[in-house]
Amino acid sequence: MTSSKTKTARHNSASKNRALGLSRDGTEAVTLSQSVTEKLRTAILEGRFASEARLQEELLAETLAVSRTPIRAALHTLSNEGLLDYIPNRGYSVRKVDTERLGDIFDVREALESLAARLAAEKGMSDSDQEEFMRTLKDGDRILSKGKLLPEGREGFSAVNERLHEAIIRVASNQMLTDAIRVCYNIPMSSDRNVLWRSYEWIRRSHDDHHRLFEAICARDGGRAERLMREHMLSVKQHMREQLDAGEGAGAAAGPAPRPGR
Amino acid sequence: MTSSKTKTARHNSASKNRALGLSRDGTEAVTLSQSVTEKLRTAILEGRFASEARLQEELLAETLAVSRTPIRAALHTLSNEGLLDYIPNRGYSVRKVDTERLGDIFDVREALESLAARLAAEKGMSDSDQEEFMRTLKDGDRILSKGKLLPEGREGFSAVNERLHEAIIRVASNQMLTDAIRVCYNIPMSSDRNVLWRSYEWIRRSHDDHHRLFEAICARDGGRAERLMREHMLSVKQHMREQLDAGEGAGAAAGPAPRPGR
DNA sequence: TCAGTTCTATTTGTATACAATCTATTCACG
DNA sequence: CGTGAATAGATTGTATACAAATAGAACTGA
Repeated sequence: MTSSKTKTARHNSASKNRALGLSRDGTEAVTLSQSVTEKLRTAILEGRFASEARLQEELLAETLAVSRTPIRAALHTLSNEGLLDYIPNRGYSVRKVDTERLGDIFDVREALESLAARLAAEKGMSDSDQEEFMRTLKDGDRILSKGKLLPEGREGFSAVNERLHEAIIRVASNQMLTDAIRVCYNIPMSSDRNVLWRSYEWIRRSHDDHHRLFEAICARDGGRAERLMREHMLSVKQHMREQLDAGEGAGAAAGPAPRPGR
Repeated sequence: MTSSKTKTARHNSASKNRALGLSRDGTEAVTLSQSVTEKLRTAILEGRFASEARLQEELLAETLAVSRTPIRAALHTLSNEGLLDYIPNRGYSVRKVDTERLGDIFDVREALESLAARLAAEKGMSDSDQEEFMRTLKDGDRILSKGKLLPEGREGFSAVNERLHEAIIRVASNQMLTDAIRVCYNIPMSSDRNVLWRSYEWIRRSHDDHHRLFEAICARDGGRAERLMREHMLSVKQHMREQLDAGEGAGAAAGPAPRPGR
């Protein structure tokens, strides 16, 4: 961060450079607007605003100690990404994610991620990709090896899951696809991060899918990779729906429960 | 436009209300920013800017006789939609669409539109939807009935094609899906509008697909609808690739050929 | 002549001021 | 007492002014 690397020409659309789901990693925001966007994004995804809460520009500006200009830019971006709803002359509000819409999103993820799996298989993994994938798979195995789910295992497995999915998307190397999937991940409860990694049995089966996906991709079997991912996503969708029905409205999110405005 | 309909509460995110591909229809832009966005979008999609041309804020502001503020908002939106590239402190430029990227986009469209077809079949068409679909199908039949392609038929068929695809997406009624597909349509050469509807034989086959898709959807056969649409998209992709290879770089776009900067 | 540096002009990013729109209260009238 | 219009306050949209960064020209020195 300190070493200003003179002229590291950013190759492609800078606003999309950051890793897929990881919005809280050491992101380098060159612009105030970008920095504000990141802050607001994580705040929303962590559920720090109530669903459908209005986001007033001046209030946010005060809170973050900037002018309205970068705030407006950030809100604009986030609404384009699908986190916020916008009505002209009336401002922005946190997009409500009801069960139905969540299902819609999973349908789209199913289509997109299965495409990613197929493309990854067709294009093939580099040695380093393959190595990293195996390492992550083993991380998952280790967490599961106890025969039950330890408390610290949950968060760990969430990270494993995220890294594996991201790896596949990266290998697919299709910018449009990557962008489209990111939009799905940005929806408050759609991210796998928000699955309550609770049931050992389910997680074991899910990780089994990961292993098989890896097999299929290494074998360059696009058809199988695609089918596996479709099945995998359907399983995740169903699992999340069960979790939601069980918890019933309450706090299905991992983070602090949504608190009413402000 | 004159009859200010008092308070027609815009239900959902207003920036996404306009019909899918039709960006030049009687769109009601309530805000200057929105109006500028529409103008710039169509200008770019019509190829009025050279590929990779820089879009300078002040220049555009002068041209459109507005301040930089709505211009910036518009550029922001268009870059989020994928039409422009953005580099902090260096501005926006028209995103280059090479053959490879075009292929990527079609892969995504294949995944998304086949999902749309399946969902449409599963959810079923309303009577009015069905009626309109049939009418549009007949419009296509009429154009093809001459046994060859008349000059005015090309544009007409492009419209028919667009209406049919949009109808399916509408019936699928999945907001996230709609948004994702729209992004694909917004890429300069990816829109079917830019296919040179040239070969009678190909168009006939393509329209045959439309008929079969309609059948499958009416029969509530999601699997068949999905397969048909996948095949259909693959065919479109291949056709466009051939067109592009034949025309080789020159003007594959329907509108006026891209002219250098300014 | 060429590499590197400094300086200037252009362009983008941010802050602020003003205009237009909407929300909610108040008040008049039936 | 309830309905609707007028009005005041708050909030968003647009324009402008200023700050920061970048790109390119001119210059220096080998």
